[in-house]
Amino acid sequence: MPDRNRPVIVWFRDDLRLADNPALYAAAASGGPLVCIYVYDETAGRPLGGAAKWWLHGALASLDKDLAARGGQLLLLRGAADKWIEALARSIGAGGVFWNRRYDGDGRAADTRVKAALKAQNIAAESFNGSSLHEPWTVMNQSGAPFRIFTAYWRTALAKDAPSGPLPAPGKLPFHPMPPDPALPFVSLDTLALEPRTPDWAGGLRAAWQRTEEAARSHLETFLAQGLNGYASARDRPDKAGTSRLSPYLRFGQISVRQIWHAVRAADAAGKTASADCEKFLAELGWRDFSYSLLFHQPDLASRNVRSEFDAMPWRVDDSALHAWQRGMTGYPIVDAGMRELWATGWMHNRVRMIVASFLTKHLLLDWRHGEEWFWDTLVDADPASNAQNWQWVAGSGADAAPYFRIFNPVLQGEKFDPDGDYVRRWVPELAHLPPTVIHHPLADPKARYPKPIVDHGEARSRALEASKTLKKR
DNA sequence: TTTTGAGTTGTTCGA
DNA sequence: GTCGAACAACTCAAA
Repeated sequence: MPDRNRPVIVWFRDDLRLADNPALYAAAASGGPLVCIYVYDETAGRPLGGAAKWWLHGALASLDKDLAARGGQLLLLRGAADKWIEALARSIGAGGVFWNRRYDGDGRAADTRVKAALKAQNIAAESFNGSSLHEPWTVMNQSGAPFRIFTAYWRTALAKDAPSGPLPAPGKLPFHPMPPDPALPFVSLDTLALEPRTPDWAGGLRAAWQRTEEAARSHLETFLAQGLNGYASARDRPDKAGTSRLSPYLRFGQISVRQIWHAVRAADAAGKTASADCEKFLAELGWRDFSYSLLFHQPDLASRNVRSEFDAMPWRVDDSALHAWQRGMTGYPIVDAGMRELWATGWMHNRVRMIVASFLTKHLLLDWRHGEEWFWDTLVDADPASNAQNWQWVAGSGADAAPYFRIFNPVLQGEKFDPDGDYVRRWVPELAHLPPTVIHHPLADPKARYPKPIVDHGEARSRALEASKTLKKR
């Protein structure tokens, strides 16, 4: 434990919250005056996508405001974390640096370098679990290897001790007065230029989201009160508000998975919600942890097939088809509605994510990495583990993946999960005049100013099945 | 040790 | 219209 009189640095990363923040909590408990920082590091790792940068701006502004209410501030540094964390710590004579762990390869490598640099200066570095239910290395099968099947993984995780209860947000905090040090690359939030200017494409995102910790809590409260009951089936309806919409808050840590876990458990115990709904939602949190476990054990999850036989998949190269998919001009209404929702709001309903991903990888036979990259750039919740894992899952190349013959029929999916066509009507206004009986079959109306399907479903399905059959079995 | 059964999210075909 | 089978291969744990 560091010297109580020396300042303690809290290094915020994907944990931009005050409540249930183990690193912040421990730093506050250490008694030293706090220095809260965020390092915007473009020198290492995969650059954030456009939508994620937009979200990050709001999340940083919100955290700064919340710290200011307690008499402090969030300092921003721009540059290589391993260089400037140590430089800052030396500059202020810090007794320690506290942070919550991350699980992507680049992040872990950076943290290792920072830890080494601090150790060389005899400065304590303490890390905590702030973003998973269980650490990825603690949920293993009986032979000590990581799980490759979700159900077995989750059964084992559930049998472990429940994640500890969420920590309270600290009240008034002692902050270290920060004299400006010209040797350090402090920047203002606006200087980082995380939000788009010319052109400003973020209008739809602003209309859809509040990027604050308070909004995260409010989303959770609303979901517990209105969404959790009936979740198991309502979650599949993109025309309804049946999902929690917590994903971007979780991505940037404005709410913690443990806060959600305990809130849902409490709702279950109160008996007002069917246990099946609670279990189903908790399993979604389980998939998030499972994805982190997969990423931890395979850091190149976003670029390398988990099932290596997919390296031989005869993906097509077709830029115009890819472009049509990206812009929501495939001629399949449910696919186009999803892609346009994504473009407009930075988010897409989960059921529709599966449909558009299946369409890209099976109907268009385009490499899942194209989809992963597009989502990385356009999703406000773009997460290094979940995004990669879910794309591989749909493509069939991933852990516990969908079988090759599971090819969504976009018309049937539309009719089943958007039965009145309201979702399509909202995002594909060209089709808004069509009645529910035909809205998922746009060909039925020759007057619609809307593209013809870029592939025939039956032919595309056969092509995808043939392509899968060429793969050598391991 | 070996065997067996089950495993997030489907679709199509033919009886 | 309804219903069951077929569509792989592999992982994991229980028997």
